Amino acid sequence: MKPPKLQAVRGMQDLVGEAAARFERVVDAFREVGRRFGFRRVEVPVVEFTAVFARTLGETTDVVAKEMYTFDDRGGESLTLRPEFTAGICRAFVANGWAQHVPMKLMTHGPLFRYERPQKGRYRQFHQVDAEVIGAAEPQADVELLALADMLLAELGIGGVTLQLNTLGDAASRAAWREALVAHFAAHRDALSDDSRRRLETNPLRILDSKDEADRALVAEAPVIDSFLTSEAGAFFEAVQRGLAAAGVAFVRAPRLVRGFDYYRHTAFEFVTDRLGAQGTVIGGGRYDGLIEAMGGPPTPAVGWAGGIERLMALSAEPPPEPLLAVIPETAEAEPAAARVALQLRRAGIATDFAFRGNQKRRRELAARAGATDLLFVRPGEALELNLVGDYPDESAQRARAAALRAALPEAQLLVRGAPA
RNA sequence: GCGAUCGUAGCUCAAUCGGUUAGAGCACUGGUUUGUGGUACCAGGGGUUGCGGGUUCGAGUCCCGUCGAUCGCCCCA
Repeated sequence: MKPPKLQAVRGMQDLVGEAAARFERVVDAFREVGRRFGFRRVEVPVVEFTAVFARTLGETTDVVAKEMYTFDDRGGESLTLRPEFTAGICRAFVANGWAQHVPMKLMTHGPLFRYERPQKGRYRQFHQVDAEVIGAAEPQADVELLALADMLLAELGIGGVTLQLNTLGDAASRAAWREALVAHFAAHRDALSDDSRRRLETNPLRILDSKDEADRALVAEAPVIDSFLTSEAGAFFEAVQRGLAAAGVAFVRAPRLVRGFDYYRHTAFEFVTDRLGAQGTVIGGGRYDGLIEAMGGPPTPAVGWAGGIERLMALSAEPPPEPLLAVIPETAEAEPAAARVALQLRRAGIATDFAFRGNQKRRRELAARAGATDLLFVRPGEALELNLVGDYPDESAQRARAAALRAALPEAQLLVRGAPA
């Protein structure tokens, strides 16, 4: 029935109306909280040379091994659609010498691509909001970033999400821990699931969040990072936790939390929920102090996180209705006057709906469907009649709205109905 | 890549045990009515039941294949 060519590519979606509005709301809230914290917008390409991701994320991570959208361009260069933000931002940082601007507080959002089977809260083209602090080694940078994420969730009315916090230690701590984990799991190799036996070779830390029953029993006995932390790493983690407490950001210690990419050091965290099926992570991130140096830049400490816009959309509360005024000509003769009034309102900054066609009755229907909170009727040679029909919280809100509209139409005669005088 | 479930109008769905011409709401189009808080009335257009094959007197319904979707595994935002 539908020609196959007109179908969207698997895992990529078209959004209008309610869904598009929710998407926009997440981005708006993100921009707003970012502004409060002094983050600046950064724009980086959607496509990078494949090596940018392959080298920085870790060759054995699943994203690199099997999930990248990689292709050769006409010059034979291997390019990849970005599967995450951090690698591209760091590449830009090194390539452009942004070290001179350090510390940088950067924010961005946009599409990412991962070749996976789509399911709830998970798409091949998905979108993230992303915040990074580059060039700050202080634990307060971690704290501020977490407070930003916490505020974003609050702004969107998202509850039931908990911040799970862990440290992966510095390079020495992490290496020692990893070695101990390999030894522990290798000793119980026979009891491990097939998947985890494979992980033992490729990415042993990932065994820690296996969903397999038998694995979980072994994971419960596995060594914890704490005994391997250097004193510096331990002190840093302490400082982050104290800072969060002082900032009033609630968290739980998750001693077995690890992250998917190889570049994380020290702080690692996820905001998780049980409301998204198998995909519990809404926002995830951590510190990646060695990454920029490893890419060939100057030694530069950094922290960051990314949040899935589709997941935030799914969790966010119903957005409050925006005020919208519909201008409705009573008759065909009133049409030019009504168009003038609509334009005047728009110049004054009032969101105004003005239907392209239809009689008065039809336009009332269209206005209702457009979500109009107010109707303004225009008749030739008579006063404009304003009808406040939306659900206003109280009378003072209605009065304020009426006053704002009167101010937008200073020389017009306005008859207000449906509102207290 | 693997598994489970599901594909009927633009959307959401109905159709008894396999049985006559596949229905309804919303949306759309035309008209009637109406001085005003999404809600009146009449009519109309719109379907090879995802696609291909099979079983049967007869398939939207059963079987096989295929494509797609959803959810899960893996992994992650």
